[in-house]
Amino acid sequence: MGTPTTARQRARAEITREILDEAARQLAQQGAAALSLRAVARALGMASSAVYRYFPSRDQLLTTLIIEAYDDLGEHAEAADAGAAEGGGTARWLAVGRAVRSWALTNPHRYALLYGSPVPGYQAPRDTVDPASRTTRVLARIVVDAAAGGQLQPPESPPPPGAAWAVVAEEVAARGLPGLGPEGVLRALMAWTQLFGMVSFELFGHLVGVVGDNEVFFESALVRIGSFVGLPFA
Amino acid sequence: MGTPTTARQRARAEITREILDEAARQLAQQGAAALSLRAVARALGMASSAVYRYFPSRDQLLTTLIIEAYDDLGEHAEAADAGAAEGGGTARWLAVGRAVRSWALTNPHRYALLYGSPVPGYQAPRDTVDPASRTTRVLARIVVDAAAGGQLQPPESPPPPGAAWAVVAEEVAARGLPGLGPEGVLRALMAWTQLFGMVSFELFGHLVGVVGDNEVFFESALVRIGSFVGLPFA
DNA sequence: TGTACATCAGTGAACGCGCGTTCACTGATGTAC
DNA sequence: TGTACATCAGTGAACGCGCGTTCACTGATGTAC
Repeated sequence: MGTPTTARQRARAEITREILDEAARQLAQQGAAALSLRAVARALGMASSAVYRYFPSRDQLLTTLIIEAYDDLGEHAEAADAGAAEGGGTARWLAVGRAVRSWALTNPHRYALLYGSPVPGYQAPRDTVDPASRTTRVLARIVVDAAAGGQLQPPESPPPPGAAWAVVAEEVAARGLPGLGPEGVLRALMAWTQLFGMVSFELFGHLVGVVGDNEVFFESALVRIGSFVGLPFA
Repeated sequence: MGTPTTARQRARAEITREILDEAARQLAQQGAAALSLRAVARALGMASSAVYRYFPSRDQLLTTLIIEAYDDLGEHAEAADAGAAEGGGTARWLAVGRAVRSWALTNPHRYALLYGSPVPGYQAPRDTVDPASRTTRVLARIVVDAAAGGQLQPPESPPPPGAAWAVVAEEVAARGLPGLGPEGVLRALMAWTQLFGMVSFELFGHLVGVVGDNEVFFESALVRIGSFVGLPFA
């Protein structure tokens, strides 16, 4: 698995890359459903059957594109997080939230591939699970760090979560949100779904005719979600 | 436009219905992308060309299905709202939230058609705008009624929204959320995106491996969103 | 360093499929007198 | 009530398309001796 050495191996790696890049380009322009092996081959000037030397099926190609999209988004989130490290949890939350949105706006079809309706007839294999959680882990770390550092404001407000939730929350906590109580876990999950919910709504056109300025809405909401989770805002 | 009288008109109405029902059935099983005029005609035992007497194109058929799906969801939301009318804003919010989720779980592909990735190559025409907002209007009314009745708790918490938001909020308020301040408008919109965000995440599989019990999560979150908007919880 | 064989990328033709849409036509239903 | 004509639902064949995938083959690259 090391660096390819022979000419054949080098060529193979390069052409695999070219296929993926061209496929990603077409996906970005027309969406996942319209992605076709033949069109990719055509654009690359090769016979459509040649693509089968690199990917055993269209679904495999799609799987690879999904994984790379998750990784790309994950990298953006991680970079934004790292860039805001010294600002503490609040700055990190804002930075990552913005990173997710701006990646989505730049890559609408790829975002839709990840967070829109599942592609019909396509079953995501195991390999996608890990890259898929990459961005989520960044968000989780922000909250966990803030809690560990004692920066998380205890939530005021409403009725404490029921016993049923406490059980669920314990599992979730064990999987990646340690050190928050049941209420903290709940709020962190809500922030997570809300972030992607807003981005999806904007991207899929549901804010059209409702909100006049998506960015102002997003920014204002982002602050409130962060505050809802317990991050301190001036 | 009145009730059909002649045999021809009656037959036409019936067969139009049959086509739509069969199309909805296929959509429910395989998703929108796989919906085919020919398959619908086949299932109905008619020539594929005959469908063109009823719908001028596949896109028109799809548009009608989208409109009917929006209306179906809207009816569910309205019924739930009406059923909880005497419970006040809090009961109404919970009832409508649950209605949206349960409709989505019962009709996953139709939900995906409305709130998932836009269908590639398909442009939603004007006719869909009004039915699309039906459920949203139900939610808006709950908050507006609560505000008008003085039941809405003034939000404690974080920094007041900026001047930029105040401008955006004013437009939104004028369009369907009168009587809430900028902060109230913001929170109502957030509740709206959050509700659909949670449902979409559950339906599209993003909670798998994260949350153990979707229903408990949803219920717990729903209470907190309602409370976030200012609805009173015991 | 040179030869013999194995590996593998790439080709081009073909298979079989299903799709949306058009068109000329038939026969039943509706309408005007 | 009866006839002549217009309307319209439904048919079946066809057009043209693009797709995923397979297969036998060619020729270049890599490997073992």
